[in-house]
Amino acid sequence: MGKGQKKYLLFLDTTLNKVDAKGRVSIPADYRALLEQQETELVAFRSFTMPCIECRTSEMMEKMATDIDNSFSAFSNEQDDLTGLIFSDAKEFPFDSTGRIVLTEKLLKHAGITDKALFVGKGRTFQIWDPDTYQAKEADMRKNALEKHFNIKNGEA
Amino acid sequence: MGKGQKKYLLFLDTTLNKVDAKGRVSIPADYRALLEQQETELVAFRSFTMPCIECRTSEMMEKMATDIDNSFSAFSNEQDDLTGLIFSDAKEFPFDSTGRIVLTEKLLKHAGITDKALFVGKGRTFQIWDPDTYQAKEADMRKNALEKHFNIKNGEA
DNA sequence: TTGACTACCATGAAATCCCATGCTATCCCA
DNA sequence: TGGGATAGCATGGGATTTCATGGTAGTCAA
Repeated sequence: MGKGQKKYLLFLDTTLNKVDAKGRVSIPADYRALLEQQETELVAFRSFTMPCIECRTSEMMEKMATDIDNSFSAFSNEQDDLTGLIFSDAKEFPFDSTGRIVLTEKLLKHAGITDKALFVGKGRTFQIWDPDTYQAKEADMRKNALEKHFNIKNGEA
Repeated sequence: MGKGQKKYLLFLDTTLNKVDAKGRVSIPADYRALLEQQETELVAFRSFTMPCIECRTSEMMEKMATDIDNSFSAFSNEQDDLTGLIFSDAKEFPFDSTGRIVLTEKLLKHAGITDKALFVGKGRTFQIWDPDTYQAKEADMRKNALEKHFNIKNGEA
C-alpha cells in the first residue's frame, strides 16, 4: 500500500508513553490519526480477563448496544448483566489539542500502571498495559505457543 | 467533548452524586449533554425487577410502547401488567438550569436512596442506585457473567 | 397567609484547555 | 552520503472553564 491511500481501521505496533502526575498520556499519533479519520471517539474500560485497559471506538460500542438490544428480550437478566458490566464501566476519552487523554484512577489501578503506559495494537482494537506486566504476559504467551507447537514461520508476512 | 456532530446515544460510566434534603440530584454532565442533543426528555420509573430507578429518553418510551404492542396480544394480562407497571409509574423529570432533577419520595424509597445516588450507564438507558445496594448487585452480575462464559461479538474483552 | 415546589444565583473544587519547550525522526541539499 | 534544517510529536505547567452543590427568592395552590 502506498502512502496517501485510504487507511483502514487497524491498530498496529506497540508504543511506550509516559503517564504524568495528572494521569495524562499521549495517544500514539498513528492511533489518533485512525480515530480522527473514522470520526469516532475513544472508549476505554477494564478488561474482564486481564490486567489491562481495553480500548474501542464509540462506533463499536454503539453497534454493541444495538446488538444487545436485538439479542435479548427487554429486561431479561442476561441483558441486565451484560449491559451492567460493559457500559457501566466504559467511558469516553476525548483527547485534547495535543492528543492526550486523562486516564482515571480506576483504570490505572486495574492495569497496575504508574508512570508508563504501553499501547498494544490489536487490529480493530488496542490495549493499554503496564510495560512490566505486559512483558510477563508476552513471555507467557510465547511459552504457551511453543508448548502447543505453533508454527509461526509459515504465517509470517 | 469531541467536535464531531454525529453523536451516539450511549450512557456510559458510573457517577456518584449527592442527594440533598429536597431530593435534588445533579444529572451527570455527559448524560445531560446526550439528552439535550437528542432533544428529548428524561423519563424515570421504578424498576420492577430490581431496587433501582430506571431512566429512559421519551423517545425510548415511545419505542417501548410499540414493542409491547407487538409482543403481546391486546388486552392480555401480560400487556396489562407491563403497561401498568411501566407507564403508569413513569414520569418526566425536567432538569433545572444547573442540571438537577428532583426525585420523588416514591422513587427514592424504592431504590433505598438516602443521600447518595449512583448513576449507572447501560448503553441506551441508565439507572440510579443506592451505592451500597449496587455494589452487591455488581458483584453478583460479575459472578454470573463469568460462570456463563459469555461472548459478545466485537465487544469481547 | 402558609406551605410546598420550582427557578435562579453563588461558590469552591475539579476537570479541561491551551501555550511553551525539548526531543526525535524526517527531509533536503550539498 | 552525511549533516544541518524542519516539521511532527510527546511532555510540563499554568490559565480557564465547567460542574456539582448549597442557598435564596419567587410562584402557585390550598
